[in-house]
Amino acid sequence: MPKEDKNEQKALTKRSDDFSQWYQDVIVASDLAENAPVRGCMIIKPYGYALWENIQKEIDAILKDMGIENAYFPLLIPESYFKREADHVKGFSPELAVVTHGGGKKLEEPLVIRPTSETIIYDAFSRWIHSYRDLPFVVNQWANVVRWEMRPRLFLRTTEFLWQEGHTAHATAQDAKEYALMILDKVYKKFAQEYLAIPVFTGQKSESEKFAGALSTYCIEALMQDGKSLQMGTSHDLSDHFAKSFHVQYLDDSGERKFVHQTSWGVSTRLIGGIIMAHGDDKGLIFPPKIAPIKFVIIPICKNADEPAMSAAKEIFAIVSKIGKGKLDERLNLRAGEKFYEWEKKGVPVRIEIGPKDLEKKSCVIVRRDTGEKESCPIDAIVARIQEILDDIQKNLYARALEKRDASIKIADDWIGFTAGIEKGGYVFAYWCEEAKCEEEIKEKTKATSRCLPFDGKEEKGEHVCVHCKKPVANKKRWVFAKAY
RNA sequence: CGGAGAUUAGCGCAGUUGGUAGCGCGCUUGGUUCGGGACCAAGAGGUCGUGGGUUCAAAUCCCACAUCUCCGACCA
Repeated sequence: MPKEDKNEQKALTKRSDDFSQWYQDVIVASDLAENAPVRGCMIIKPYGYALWENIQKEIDAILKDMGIENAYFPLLIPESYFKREADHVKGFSPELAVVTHGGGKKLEEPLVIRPTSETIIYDAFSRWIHSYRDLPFVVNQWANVVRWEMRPRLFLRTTEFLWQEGHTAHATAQDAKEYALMILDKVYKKFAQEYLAIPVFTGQKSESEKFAGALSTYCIEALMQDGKSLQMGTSHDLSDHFAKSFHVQYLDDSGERKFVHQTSWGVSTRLIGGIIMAHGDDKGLIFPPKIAPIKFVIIPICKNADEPAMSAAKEIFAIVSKIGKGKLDERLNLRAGEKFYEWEKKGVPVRIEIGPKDLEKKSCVIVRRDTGEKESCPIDAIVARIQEILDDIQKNLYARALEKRDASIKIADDWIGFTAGIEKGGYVFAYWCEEAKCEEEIKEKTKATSRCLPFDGKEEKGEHVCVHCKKPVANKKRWVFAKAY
């Protein structure tokens, strides 16, 4: 068999040929996860879980810095709890998994496997909160949830997924709204941009896109390389909707009994799907250094374990490990080339090669994953240089993603411009009447939906009409539209 | 829930006049290789999705069922 054919077999599907297939190929080839025996469920493999642990660690640190504590609530929730909040039950009923039997007997009341924990947490809040002095009340939990989705996709929409969900109670509507916005900006936007190197729009969801039971939903939205948008996190202003259903009340400083105003907010393993699709290339994953499970890999070029290149590699590994978690690939049964491909697929930001030729010069070869650039670096300068390159990759990935995102933005003032813009992929900014029926029609015609009303949108003077139905709109800001995951 | 496809070794697959299963990758052992996906030799590995039926004989023909995957509508 000719060599080219063999490599062809090992190569990933190209993004330009079939993005969806590329996505699945990358996940399997990089050893992040695989499908489980049960439809829609995934096995997160050690490399994928290490990534999730890093995400978790950083977000958890940000939350803890804000004084937010973790707790854990049960997986099983009495079915009746879901029925207490009308919009909530309506929104979640179709996707609930329900336990009807336990210990060989039919249960008196079926138990819902949590799709989200508002109901059971606020039931606890109703017992825990008594006074305005208890507010704001804030708790976070890291947990798994189950939603019986019709169309699962690894990381993006799995039946069971991992997430954090924060829940708060406040004295006033204003406090709750401010808190929901603060979390979106100071936690989710910050994390997406500074750690994941993914630029996001922050904004408010339309009525039809908001969380079941919320007054308003705020979100971060990011562009994937196929031109679709991914909702990467949400923060909900729940107003007093759940407080009224679950009787979460407090006495204010004048002794008056009042309902609390609440928020809930979450990010999930979907973030991993976002990282893959925002940064990956035809060679595989590219991880931002700040959350990469392995920040650098050292590959000694040698035949036997007792060669100088191996001992030099070990020494370098020891000193570079000060920077963070790395990997020394000591395997002697694989050739260097195969190792290069493997770690590229896995998205390791920096590769260090050390062989006889380098040893003569007291240097080593450094290759960065984002650009593929190779350079020779003196061994005694290596720690500083690797750190510099990691920082630069982090910046470059963000800059690259931002450029793609901004290049995808189209301004549309009429229907022809709108459809042409959506057709090209990416974001279209347009005025919209905000009516559900109009949004449905837009979706039917173009497959695009409103992603959000961005917070940093500019107000434009003059009279504006809806890009689809041409009704006059009161809003002076444009909505962001895109096809979405 | 619609449409399509699949189910045979760990993975990817082949297997029609019906006769009890094979290839590639991977794995194990030995040897030669080793700066971008090496090669040779030997070896291990299978209730052919489930249940029925036809037949002397079924991976193969017939019936039923189950599950999974992909593409759409639904959603973090």
